[in-house]
Amino acid sequence: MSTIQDVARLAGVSPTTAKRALRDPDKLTAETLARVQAAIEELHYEPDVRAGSLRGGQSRTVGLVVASIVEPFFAQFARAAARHLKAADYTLIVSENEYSAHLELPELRRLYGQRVAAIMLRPGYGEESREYLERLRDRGLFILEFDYAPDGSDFPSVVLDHAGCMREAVAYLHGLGHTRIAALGTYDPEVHPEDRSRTFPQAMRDRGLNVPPEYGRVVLLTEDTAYDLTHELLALPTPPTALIALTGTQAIGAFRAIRERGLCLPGDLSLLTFDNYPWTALVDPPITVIEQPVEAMAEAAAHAVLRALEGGFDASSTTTPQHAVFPGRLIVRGSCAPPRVPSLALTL
Amino acid sequence: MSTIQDVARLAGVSPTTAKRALRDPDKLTAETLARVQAAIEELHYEPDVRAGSLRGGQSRTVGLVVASIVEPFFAQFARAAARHLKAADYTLIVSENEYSAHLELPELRRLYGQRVAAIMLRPGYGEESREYLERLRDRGLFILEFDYAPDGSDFPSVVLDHAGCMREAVAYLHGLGHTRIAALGTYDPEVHPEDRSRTFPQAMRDRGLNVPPEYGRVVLLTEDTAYDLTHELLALPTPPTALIALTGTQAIGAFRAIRERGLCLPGDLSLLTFDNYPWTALVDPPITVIEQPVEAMAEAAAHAVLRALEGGFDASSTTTPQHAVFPGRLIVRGSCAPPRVPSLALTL
DNA sequence: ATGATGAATGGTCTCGTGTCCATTACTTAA
DNA sequence: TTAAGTAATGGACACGAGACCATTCATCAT
Repeated sequence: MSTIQDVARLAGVSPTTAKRALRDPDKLTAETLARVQAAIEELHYEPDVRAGSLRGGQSRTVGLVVASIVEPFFAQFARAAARHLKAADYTLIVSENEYSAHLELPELRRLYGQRVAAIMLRPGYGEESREYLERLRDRGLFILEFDYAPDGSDFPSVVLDHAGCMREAVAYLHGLGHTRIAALGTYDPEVHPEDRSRTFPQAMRDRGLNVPPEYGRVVLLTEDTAYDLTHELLALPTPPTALIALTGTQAIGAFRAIRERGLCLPGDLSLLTFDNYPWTALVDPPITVIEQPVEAMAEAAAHAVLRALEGGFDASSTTTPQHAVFPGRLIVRGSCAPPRVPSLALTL
Repeated sequence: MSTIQDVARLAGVSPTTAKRALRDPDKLTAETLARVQAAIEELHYEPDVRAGSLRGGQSRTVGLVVASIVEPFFAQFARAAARHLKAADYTLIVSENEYSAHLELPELRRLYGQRVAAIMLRPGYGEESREYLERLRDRGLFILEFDYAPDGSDFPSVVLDHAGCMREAVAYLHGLGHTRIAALGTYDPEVHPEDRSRTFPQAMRDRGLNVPPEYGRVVLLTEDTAYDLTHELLALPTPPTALIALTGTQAIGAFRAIRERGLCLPGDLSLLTFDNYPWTALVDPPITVIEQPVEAMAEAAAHAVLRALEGGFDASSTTTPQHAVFPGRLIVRGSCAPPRVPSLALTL
């Protein structure tokens, strides 16, 4: 555990000089530089970033709070963001909130304990951590929200065009002839204030369609709830003819339930999901999906963080909007088709 | 950005007393305690863990190096390990090496720069980082390898019983009548010293089978290489009748290639893969897999770390072996069946 | 009344690095 | 020769918390 002091002693110079060999080597005589470098080599000295950052107040560290690292969307986001931040010599610390502001609060505390310079956050549902986030901002942390930006939040954000994607999904299904469409999750300001389910009813209205109240179910974005919900919806007297899964993980649960009920895609039912995960192209039929530009979103988020942290002059507002919205892409595969004729559907 | 000093000043006590309100409140008068707590509350004071750990040399931080965070096995491992470490108030810092010791070295450097107390490592292939790891151990870091332990490595490890699983896989396929079995990757001491492909030939020999040299291909554990390799193997004059994918990600590539060639599972070909990912049960036919006890392995790894870090008395050697090996579990689904009779197989 | 005991609190130093300013030696122009 | 300037180097301090020892004060037994 050698320090710069040890290096200095070995090289016969002062600690200040020794450190300059690392930070601005031009300032040193070639001879001195060589001596210090030899000492660094011999002791295998490597700076302790904690000590260095203690002074400035912030460490070269960025926190990333995702809902679930097991969800490939977030894993990809984490990977891409880490790559960009790493290039600027920042270290990413990842933690999970499981879509809950309640579980998020201790995670934020931990990150602040490490004095991260910024936090990239997929906000959990709830208000518990709102005040704390604002306090962090007041203390100079750059806070960025991604994937979901709560109503009224004024943090910069990077999100998918959820409303646009939902419109496109509904338009596509309606175009095929579907009118009884259900989303796997219903908006609820308290429990499930999620953007895709929030914008779904409006997307339906835009096409002159309405969502039967019995299709409404407030659920979290997990495989199991999607599984249960799909079973419930399909057991209804007038079941939907098309299902929209809000995440790739939900799609797994929905797919399982559909299989179990002995229904055929797309003959008996159409299924469309967000997230273009590899497996969606592998099942039979391959599933029609809305792909998110994950890499691009992560890059935008990382760059926003770097701009805020590095660039002193606030070019932020001119170069990139505070709230970046990315378009999704509908990839038509085989899981959607025109619905059965009404009379037949009723006999289900 | 308030410090313990600020708290002390506001409460009218010394910094030492103020801190005691957090660390051992019993030592304080009720009145003093209340005053300090009020000050902490008012200033929203939260300790800076960097400063605290500067003294002790190590931070309450553990590094985790995985091959790829997008691979669900590693994501699950990271999640479970983080949960256990969090309970003991450690923070996990995750980074990736993409199966390469070359890319791993800078990651280890970064982790050491943060003065992590321990590192849980899925070693990348190659020798580049070996020396560095040993130096880290000499400096007091606890190093643990998981998923793969290089030949001759004497770090504690937590791995799957790769050899046993391979034996079970081969035995199962052989029991169905297969003799021409290929693994999606061939052992190579330099490029691909991976345990599953390494133990595959021995598993074959144990059953009196041999691996034709033309089945040999040194590849990395990615979807694309598995895809290419599957195509190559199936284009052979005498193609294998059963394929073993070494990871869930490989299985995706293999499945794609099999589909593209218009082959039917399990009629034309049997497929078996490591990793029980959700999608493997969803495709048609559902894929027979070998499941890893990910949670248990992550827990074992995390506890080994905690024992090394916390427990001063070295109960480590008695309670748990230095090298923990976990059994896999064969889950038979629908992707394996007896092979076509030889005459038919030759006409492919 | 005195000394011992122990609880409550404070002072000081340390960790490893970065920043700022001081010092030295050496060069250049007047 | 001297003043000014510059390149190379060193010293002191700050950052925020923990560890350790010192101090104060009240209590109690002798």
